[in-house]
Amino acid sequence: MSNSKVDLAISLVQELIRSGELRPGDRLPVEAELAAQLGLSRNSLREAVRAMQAMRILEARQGDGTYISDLDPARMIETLRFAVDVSGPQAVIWFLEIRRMIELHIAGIAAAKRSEADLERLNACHRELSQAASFDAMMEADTRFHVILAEIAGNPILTSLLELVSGPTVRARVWRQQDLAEVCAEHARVLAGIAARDVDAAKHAMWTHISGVLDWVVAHPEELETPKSPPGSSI
Amino acid sequence: MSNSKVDLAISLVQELIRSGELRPGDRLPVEAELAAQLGLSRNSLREAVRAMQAMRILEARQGDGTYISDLDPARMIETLRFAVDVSGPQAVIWFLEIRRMIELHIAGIAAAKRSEADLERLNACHRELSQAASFDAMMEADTRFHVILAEIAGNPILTSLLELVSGPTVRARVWRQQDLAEVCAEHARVLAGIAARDVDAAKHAMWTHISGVLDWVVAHPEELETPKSPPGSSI
DNA sequence: TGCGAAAAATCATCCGATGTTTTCTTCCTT
DNA sequence: AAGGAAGAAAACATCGGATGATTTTTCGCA
Repeated sequence: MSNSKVDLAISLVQELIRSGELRPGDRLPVEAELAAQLGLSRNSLREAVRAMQAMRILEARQGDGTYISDLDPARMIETLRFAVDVSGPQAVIWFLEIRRMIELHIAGIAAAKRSEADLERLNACHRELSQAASFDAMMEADTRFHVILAEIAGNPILTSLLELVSGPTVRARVWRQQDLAEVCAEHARVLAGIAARDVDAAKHAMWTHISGVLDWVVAHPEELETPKSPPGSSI
Repeated sequence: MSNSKVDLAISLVQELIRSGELRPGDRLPVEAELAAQLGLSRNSLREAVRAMQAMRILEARQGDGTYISDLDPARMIETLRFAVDVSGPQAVIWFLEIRRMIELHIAGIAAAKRSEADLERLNACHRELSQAASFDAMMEADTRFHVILAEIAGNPILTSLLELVSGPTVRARVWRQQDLAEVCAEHARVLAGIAARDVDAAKHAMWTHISGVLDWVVAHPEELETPKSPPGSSI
């Protein structure tokens, strides 16, 4: 890709992991030694290590050493949080479309395989939403309802993806336009479908739920502008 | 999160972008000046910049300057390629489940809104697959068929996600177990559904197509071990 | 044996200097 | 005056060494 020494070092270490020579939890040689092995200075090596830390590939602990992370895909997906947060109005719509697809998929699976304990968790969460006192509490309970559904579906990477596209920034941009009573009613319909193990009903209710948000966003794109700070903020 | 100066600097620059004070294409102050503004050394600032380069947030050009990237979500998603490639067998199954969900969604949309030109592109790609001479050519034509469908659906972020979970490594691990003739026949059924604008038929054919792969993987997880290099490789 | 202090190991940060690439300026030629 | 080439300037890339901070290990002492 690039021919800088730092990028080369990143590629080399990644290849060592890909090939299995370095495995999760393994410790890297100390900075000086690894830099010598890779043929670059400690400063440049540190840049490479720092970049891989940002991507959750490595973990450096002062006084201890630098280790290969557990390479958990779900955790690495979270590094895209910033990308989602700074996306423009058009991308928000695309994210919402993806969210609708995921939620539809999840609702169907949850209706088919939910346990009694799952159902009780959902009910408790639904009660909390209906009694939420603050805006933040509402948003938290709403988010948790959907995360519980995702967990029932049993694909942690999909859960992580859903949390990504349902992130607080995207959600906050939209939520202020919502009516709590209506959101509660829609959740109740989803819940009813899942309680009855009615896959089609759960999916239909979820589709309606997310589409309500999506349709509003499509109709009011100007409300989605990335929030700007007033001039004069400190660096 | 962390209290290191480098991580602080990353958060500060990200916040400047989030707030709109720095926008795509903007140029950052020169290293020395920005380091002074943020209260750290040039080396530490360089680590922060390098980390954001890895995340496709910044672009540094020697002799010119450092700029905010276009912040295209699709490009930033590609930084997860490594995460997908090093995932273990269980994660491959999870990725395939996500791929099936996406492909199902895409097939339905493509059947509904494809143009005549779209159909011709798909037909051409299908012909190439059926005539592919090498393993690489087969894999390329197969991948392109699915990417064309994704592009018809019209959500570039979803296209990028599909390319991520359908990446060459995951695919190569699975493809060697496939029968070209059968893959061709399955593509043909998807194509027929799309040509007829039959949403249900296209989705059903696609579901069968991906499920064949998924079912095989679930039945033979041991074949999915991350490829290991023999001991003795350099470094 | 148990505990605390000293020592070692390791990453974090800083400084200054030099190399490389790109861009801008200037001046010469036509 | 236009064009271009040589030089100067600006900016990132890399390097080596030095110092600080944190964790781990060692070792002596009670």
